[in-house]
Amino acid sequence: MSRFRPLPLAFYRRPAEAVARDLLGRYLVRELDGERLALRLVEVEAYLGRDDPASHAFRGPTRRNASMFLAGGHAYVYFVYGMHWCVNVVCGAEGQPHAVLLRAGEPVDGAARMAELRELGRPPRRREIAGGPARLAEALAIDRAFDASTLWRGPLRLTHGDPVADTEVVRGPRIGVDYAGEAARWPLRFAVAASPELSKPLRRG
DNA sequence: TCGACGATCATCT
DNA sequence: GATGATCGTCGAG
Repeated sequence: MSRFRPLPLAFYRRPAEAVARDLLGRYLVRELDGERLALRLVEVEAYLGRDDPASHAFRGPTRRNASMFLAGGHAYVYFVYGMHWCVNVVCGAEGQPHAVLLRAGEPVDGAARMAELRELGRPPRRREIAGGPARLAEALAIDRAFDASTLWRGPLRLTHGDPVADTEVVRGPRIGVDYAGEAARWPLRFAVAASPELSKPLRRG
């Protein structure tokens, strides 16, 4: 099935804003214990590296953000609030720390296993499986072990999926980056308008 | 349905 | 020593 063919390296070697838009509808695929878990990406955010006060790379390289400086096509996985993991797709050329935060996805394969991994202790509502960056990471059992991993091959991959038309895409300000001043309002959050599984509502405009 | 709040710790200053 | 690219719960409406 061509939907599960990995995206080519050239896909990632562009500025984060372009990659973010094109990631909508693609599949994030995780091989776990011989089972395929797949999410259709419906919400992402672009972070523009050294030019972006909201980016973890704004102040240059540190131990935490080192993988952002790898060539596009790697993962940047970080730990926040003492308990959550979040997954980014590194973009651009090596040394250009652009990245796209994966904020929400709809289960395509392995929804039951994802629900277990979320450990909610009750049947999850749809958006509770992967409707949020930390939920998405937990649903696919992604943690520090995937930081700096390759996304074009290996147990965590990005594949062609079902690309979405411009008419289905909405954009708006990024979530949770008020500390970044004016940059918090840059419209770098992209979502599939029709999806019921966004981390937060995002209206057209 | 919504807003407030606490949990919890690696990383950076 | 301060702080987060968050989430789940709780109480009010």
